Amino acid sequence: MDNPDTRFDQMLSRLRLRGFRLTPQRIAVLRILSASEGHPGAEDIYTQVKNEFPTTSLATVYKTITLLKELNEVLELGFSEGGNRYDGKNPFPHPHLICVKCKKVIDADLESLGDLTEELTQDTGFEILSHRLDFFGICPDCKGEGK
Amino acid sequence: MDNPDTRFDQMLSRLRLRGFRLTPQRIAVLRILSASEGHPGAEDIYTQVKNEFPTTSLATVYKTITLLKELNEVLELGFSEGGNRYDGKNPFPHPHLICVKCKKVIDADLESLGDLTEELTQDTGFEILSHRLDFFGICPDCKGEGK
DNA sequence: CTTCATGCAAAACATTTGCAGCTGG
DNA sequence: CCAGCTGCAAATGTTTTGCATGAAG
Repeated sequence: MDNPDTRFDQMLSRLRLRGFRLTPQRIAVLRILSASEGHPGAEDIYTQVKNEFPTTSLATVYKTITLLKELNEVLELGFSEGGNRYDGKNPFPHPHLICVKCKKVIDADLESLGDLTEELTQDTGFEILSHRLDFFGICPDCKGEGK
Repeated sequence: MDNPDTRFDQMLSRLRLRGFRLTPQRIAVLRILSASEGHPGAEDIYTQVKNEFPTTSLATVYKTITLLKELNEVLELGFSEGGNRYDGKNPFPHPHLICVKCKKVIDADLESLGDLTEELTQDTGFEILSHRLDFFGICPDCKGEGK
């Protein structure tokens, strides 16, 4: 409907620039990460890639994700249960709303975080490099259904 | 030096009140969690408990932690790498400063979080139940040493 | 062509679970 | 006494790794 997938092109050209090979499997992972709204997990990505390239292995998905993390082209949301989730559209730290029922992950930008960071730097002497902010709750959809 | 360990007594009596058995191993885990400043991991707790009760198993440590989580007497900080960490002194969600070099975890209260929560509730329709806020950086100690 | 990526299977971890035997209340 | 806890070992789930084969550039 709107303009071409700029984020996908961006990721592609950055890999090419650094001399990484653009294999079909890799490209498929890039496309999924650059396009998906839903913060997919490794298994989700694997399932989708297999639709296009049935021989793809889960290990290759992980290897591609690892590569993209090193290049700062994907944000990893680590969880101790249920596997990690990935954001390829906006690979910089930003707040998330996570539904504890359906496990949906939604972006939620809050400008005021920068202020907190400066405040903490001054109060504690920490050199703050990054952050992670998640809110857990029940999304409108899940509040509607059932109990 | 100061008054008796109120938090430890609190945890003890809450377990007793609900009819859970106070075994030596369990009590040792409670004491460590109620007293430690450093947000220990399961393995750390296990090591410390074994000093007092050498036959203790790691499984028992995990089982005790699981019990305390269910009773909301400990806060679990889940990480995808390096194992989870636990806060028994303040089991309610609060911000942490995490040193990426020495893995130290320091508490960092910020009042303004409540405002953000309300703002998000209104903007998104999410019913927010909990949150997690961590800042990653380099602590003053680690900035001093080496590079 | 040569190097790098893939795919398989096995390894690595943190955590959980099943179960026989022990023990706190 | 006996329900609930412990300790062992095996299972689990996710992510990583080693290595031979295969394909990108």
